[in-house]
Amino acid sequence: MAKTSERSQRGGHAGASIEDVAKAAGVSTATVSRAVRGLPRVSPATREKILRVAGELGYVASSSASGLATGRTRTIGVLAPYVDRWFFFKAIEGVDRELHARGYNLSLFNLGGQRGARERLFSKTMVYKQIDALLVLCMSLTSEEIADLQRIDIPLVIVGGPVEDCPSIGIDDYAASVEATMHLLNLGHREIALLHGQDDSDLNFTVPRLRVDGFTDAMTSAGFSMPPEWDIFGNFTVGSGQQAFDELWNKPGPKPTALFCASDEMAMGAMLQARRRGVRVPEDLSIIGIDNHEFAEAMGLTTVAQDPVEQGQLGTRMLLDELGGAAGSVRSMKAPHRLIIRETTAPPCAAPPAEAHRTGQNQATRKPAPTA
Amino acid sequence: MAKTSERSQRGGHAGASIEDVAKAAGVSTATVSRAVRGLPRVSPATREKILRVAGELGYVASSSASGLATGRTRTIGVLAPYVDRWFFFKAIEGVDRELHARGYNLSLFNLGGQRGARERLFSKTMVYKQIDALLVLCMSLTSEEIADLQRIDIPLVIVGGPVEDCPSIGIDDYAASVEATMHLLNLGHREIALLHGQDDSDLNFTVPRLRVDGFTDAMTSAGFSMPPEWDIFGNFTVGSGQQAFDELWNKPGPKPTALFCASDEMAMGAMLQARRRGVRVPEDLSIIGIDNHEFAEAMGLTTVAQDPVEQGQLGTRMLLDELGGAAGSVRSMKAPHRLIIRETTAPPCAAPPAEAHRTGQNQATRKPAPTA
DNA sequence: TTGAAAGCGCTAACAG
DNA sequence: CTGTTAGCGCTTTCAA
Repeated sequence: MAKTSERSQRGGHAGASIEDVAKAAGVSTATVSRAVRGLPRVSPATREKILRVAGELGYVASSSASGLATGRTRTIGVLAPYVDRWFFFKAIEGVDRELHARGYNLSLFNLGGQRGARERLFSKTMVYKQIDALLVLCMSLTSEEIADLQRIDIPLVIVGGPVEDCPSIGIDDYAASVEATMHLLNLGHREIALLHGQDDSDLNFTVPRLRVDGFTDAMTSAGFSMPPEWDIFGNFTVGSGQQAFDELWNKPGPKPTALFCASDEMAMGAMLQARRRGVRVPEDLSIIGIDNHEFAEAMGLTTVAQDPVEQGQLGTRMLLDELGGAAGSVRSMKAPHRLIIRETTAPPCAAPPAEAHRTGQNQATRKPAPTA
Repeated sequence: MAKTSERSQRGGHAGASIEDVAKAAGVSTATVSRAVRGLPRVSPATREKILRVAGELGYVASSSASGLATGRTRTIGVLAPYVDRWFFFKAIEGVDRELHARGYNLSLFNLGGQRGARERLFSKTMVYKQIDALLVLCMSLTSEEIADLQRIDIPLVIVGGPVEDCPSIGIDDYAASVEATMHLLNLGHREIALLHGQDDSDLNFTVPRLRVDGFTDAMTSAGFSMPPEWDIFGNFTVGSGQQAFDELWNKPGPKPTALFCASDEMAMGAMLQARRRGVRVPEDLSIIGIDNHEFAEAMGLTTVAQDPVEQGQLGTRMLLDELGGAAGSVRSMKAPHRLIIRETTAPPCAAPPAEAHRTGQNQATRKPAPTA
């Protein structure tokens, strides 16, 4: 193999090595190493000279080499089921911000909604020996996966929801749902439909369930309940929100006066579709979501806000602190949420919604729906 | 330092090494290396045994070690000014898909709109010795940065727009703008306002300019022009689209019958704000965007579509092919775009827009605006 | 404050 | 088909 000096001669293909710098500065590689990393035990004069020479030569340490020597890659992995959905790219933004501020790199593993990719990624290329810590976005891990991680002894944190036996960061989804539902209830709504998400790819992840539970419990506590035909499934996308609205409105029978959506994207989809079909929001139908998506303000959507950027940052900070030696830095934590009342919620109109007539369905009754 | 065997004894903290596998399988590390990488020159029997042992031990090669030995990290870097904007996260999705399909990793460098981060990232931690190739999203590189990259000899491609002296992938933004403008013109619009983007952080990136040029040239060719007060600045976000609409509508003087927006996000912002202020779309104002953002269909927005996922994939494929030895694989290429006519564009109404009265401004005149 | 030297775990000739 | 032997470039004792 080409020796360092030879490589330098023929153009420095791979850039200057530590040895090149050492030679040029007339010191040993050990000293260069200390100097460039800002370690003590280097005289000011020597350090300055080394830094200057290193600069001239455009020296940058090889991450592979130092990774091999130290056992650290200075890279943390982010595992995400999607990257093109609001919560996810926002959280990634937060992670990245924190990471680069501390000189770490971010390695992104996106499942892209594919179930198959998961195992392959997890056990092979991915985790092992490539990253110092792992941050998982809104996914449960199997106990086997957790065991793997523990065996390799790399810090782990979940961002975006609770996972049993794992430290995690996220809002209190149950409480958020309760608040959203109470808002509707306080406005006088009794006939409330539910649009809840169920994600295909995230095996048994609890967030969707928590949001449904919060809704159901709040309704029950208030003495109301929802007819089963008002329980609509979506998958957290705008498109599914649109479909859900159609599904709901095409059904025979009375119409709800309000719609609780487990995410803003679904809420916006429903809202857009309602508008398109001449159902006025909030006069004929109040709509509330959860998240405070970028578009929520522009669309005037009432919602329960959360801040994924902050959650991503917090999770990253914990991981980094843990790596920095502060054992116990990684622990579960609740992120704040808050109700933001905008223009899509209002008291139910005394008059039956115009649309109920237009679609030829029975008009919504104003008494509580029969208990299931 | 702890020897391999010792580490294994005390729990295998860092996982099994190639030597552990070799020992357990009764072969040399060289053979293990060949076997696990699927290289030839290993007998079926040996290979099978090694694979079995490796599996039992949970062996995964250290990326640092093999990176050091081969000079390849099997990681490609993605440099993005933002990660929370449509084009960007979509492109990243595409890059990731292609990368993981080929066993490569994705290292994300997000500038997060910060100008300062740029230099630090680029010259230090980042590029050098960490990645085998670089894919840049919608940013120009300085000639110095390009020179750096060439010196290190790592393949580079820009996705999302043309950059001088760099291979790049993107739609023909100029043509896309012309088509959008022609659509408006063909509908009979003459009084067209322009909402164009100018991004603070992307020094002299050409895409915004191309889109403006396309509009201007199409107008000019058709014999029309736009009064300067209808030329509004935005920054590609929904919020700026809203502001832009207000700015436009609050101005004294006639109102345009159509609005050309350099991106869907701005178009949607303008649309939402128009609706809020009682300006009907498309009756009072036609709106067209560029991109075909996720929400565009749900909102019925007419636009010129492009597919960032595909562009990301294509760029990645080129990079990987180049790394695979196929020199010349990375080259500039135009991605397709197409006009999608939906519900926000229509011929201008004969009657003056209702809003023109409501806001107490002069109603729009129907003759072409005076040439600038 | 500095240097010598021994690895880190893997790959890549080169023999056999 | 398999093993031996050098490194890859950096970090880290341990001495000096």
